[in-house]
Amino acid sequence: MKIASWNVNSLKVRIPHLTQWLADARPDVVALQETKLEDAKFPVDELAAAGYQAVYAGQKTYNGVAILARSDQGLSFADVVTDIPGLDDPQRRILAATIGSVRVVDLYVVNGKAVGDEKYAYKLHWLERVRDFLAEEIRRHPRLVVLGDFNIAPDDRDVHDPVAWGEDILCSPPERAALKALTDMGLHDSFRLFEQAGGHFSWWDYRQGAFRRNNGLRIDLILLGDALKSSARAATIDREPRRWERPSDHTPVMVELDIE
DNA sequence: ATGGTTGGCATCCAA
Repeated sequence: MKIASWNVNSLKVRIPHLTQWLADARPDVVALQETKLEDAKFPVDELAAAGYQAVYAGQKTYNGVAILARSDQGLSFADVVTDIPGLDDPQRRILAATIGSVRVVDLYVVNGKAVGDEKYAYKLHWLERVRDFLAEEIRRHPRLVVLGDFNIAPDDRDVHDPVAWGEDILCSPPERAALKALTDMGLHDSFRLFEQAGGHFSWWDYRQGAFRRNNGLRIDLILLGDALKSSARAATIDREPRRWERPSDHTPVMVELDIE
């Protein structure tokens, strides 16, 4: 089973890229972030034509998450959750579904703008609530995959210039501690099961030729619960779509699991 | 220190 994550930065604009990439990579499950679409405008028909069914939780202009599953695998979505229980939040940033034998939680983590900003406080609070939610999810569903745009670079290997970034947004110790609280629950960064070197990134700013110079961050992650860790066969970052014309600023990440 | 690029939507906010 191949499971992928991609922040598409507007699904409306990126549908040609997404359908091309689905045809190339043929993932079984794909978590999307920043769809920026109301549910009524979700491109159900285009994705069905590409061979994928979808669940989605969107809003106008901002945020928005979706999970796709290959139609020909006989997979269906069960126990869909679009909100953290008890958290009244209009921002569409979380979507969970059971697909086959795997529980999938798609996250579009708050960016936070800058350390000390009110959005930063919201980010840390949101991550606390996500941690509590995931503690319950992993208890109910040991075969748990938590993936998405985490807007946190786990450590300095995941930052092109750690001195310049320092303890700024996406790299600050409280953000990294919030991510570590998730990995400490037995949610393993799949990429680091296979690669220890730095310099592998999933996001590059649109400005200043950042992609060409590989000035990026690795902030798109696929975390695997203990019960799935030994099933992992590969974890990859596909830089190809970032080279295409009018790309998302993020590129897809994928894990291959040795399960049906 | 500042600004640069993109998307959505309306000429500003978010990333």
